[in-house]
Amino acid sequence: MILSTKGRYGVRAAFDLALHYGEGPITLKSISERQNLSDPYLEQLIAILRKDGLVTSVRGAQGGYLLSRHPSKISVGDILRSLEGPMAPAECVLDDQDKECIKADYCVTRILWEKIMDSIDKVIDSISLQDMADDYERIEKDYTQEEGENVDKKKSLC
Amino acid sequence: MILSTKGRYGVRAAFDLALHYGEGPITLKSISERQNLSDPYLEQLIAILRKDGLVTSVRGAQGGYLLSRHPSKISVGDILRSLEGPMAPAECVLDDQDKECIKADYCVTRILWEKIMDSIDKVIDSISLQDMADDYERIEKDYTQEEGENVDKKKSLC
DNA sequence: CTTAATCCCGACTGATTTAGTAGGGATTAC
DNA sequence: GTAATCCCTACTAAATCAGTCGGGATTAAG
Repeated sequence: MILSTKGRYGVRAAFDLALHYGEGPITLKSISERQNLSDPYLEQLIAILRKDGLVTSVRGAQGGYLLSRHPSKISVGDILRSLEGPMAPAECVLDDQDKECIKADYCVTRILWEKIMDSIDKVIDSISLQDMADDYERIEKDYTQEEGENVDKKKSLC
Repeated sequence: MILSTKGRYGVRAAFDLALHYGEGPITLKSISERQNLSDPYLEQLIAILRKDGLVTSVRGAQGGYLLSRHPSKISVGDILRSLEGPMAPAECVLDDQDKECIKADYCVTRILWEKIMDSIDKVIDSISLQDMADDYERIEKDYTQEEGENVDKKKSLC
């Protein structure tokens, strides 16, 4: 049940934008460098976020991307659902008449999928990009300073 | 983020076994008929559950499958993790040194994935097959009696 | 002892999704 | 005018999904 890179990279990109919120347009290239992502690929992901109104773009030289709202008003859930679709474990819990289960609202399995979806939504909607940025300021910065260049090559970022 | 059919069908099969717990070996064929699943495919899924010790088999004529423990002692999480692997949104939260994130335990993104995984685990581990069977006895049976043959062909089971 | 009902196992496959790459077009600050 | 950007479409290799297929092993029942 691993999320695809879309959702994972997308969260990292959005988190990066949150860290630089208020600094004007951030270029795709700087995001992909800091986050270690292929930039043509990241471009596609940001395009989705833009279509969903989570990110705004400024074209031309000195252009770049910005979060369209304050980071405290954008949740990780907004980003994940935009890129991955609804966090439904099964199609039957989607708001789509055709995808509805034959047994409709008295289906035990459906109740299960709904409980799972609700619990995922609850967590991801309760965490904003601002929360992540705050956590970063609190814990991550200290470490990165004292860290040398001796990173284990087998390991990657998440 | 839709679960694969493995997990979804597997839960239905396990639920079916829970409903017939105590009735001796249940044949694959009867499960696949009741649950409307292809039986060679279901066979593969049950093989996984068997290898993970959740289901026991009895070979030969009059054989079939049984839950290896009382339905109240098997959670939906046991079934799902057996078939789908750990409910981790990213590899870095797995207990595997090599898959660990470079930034290890001070990575903000990792904390996020962990929170999501924990919340999924909490729900799926809190629901046992017995719980599902009980729900079924309570709500589903009433409906199926009064229901006619007029099912919407576009819809399926979940 | 034969037979039918079962489970058991590995190989194969078409369709879809994933995780990108490639290449060029449009826009704008300088 | 030009360099730095974002914007868009098309392509692709590899992996995964969702099965199918065919035969082998085991055992209860007659």
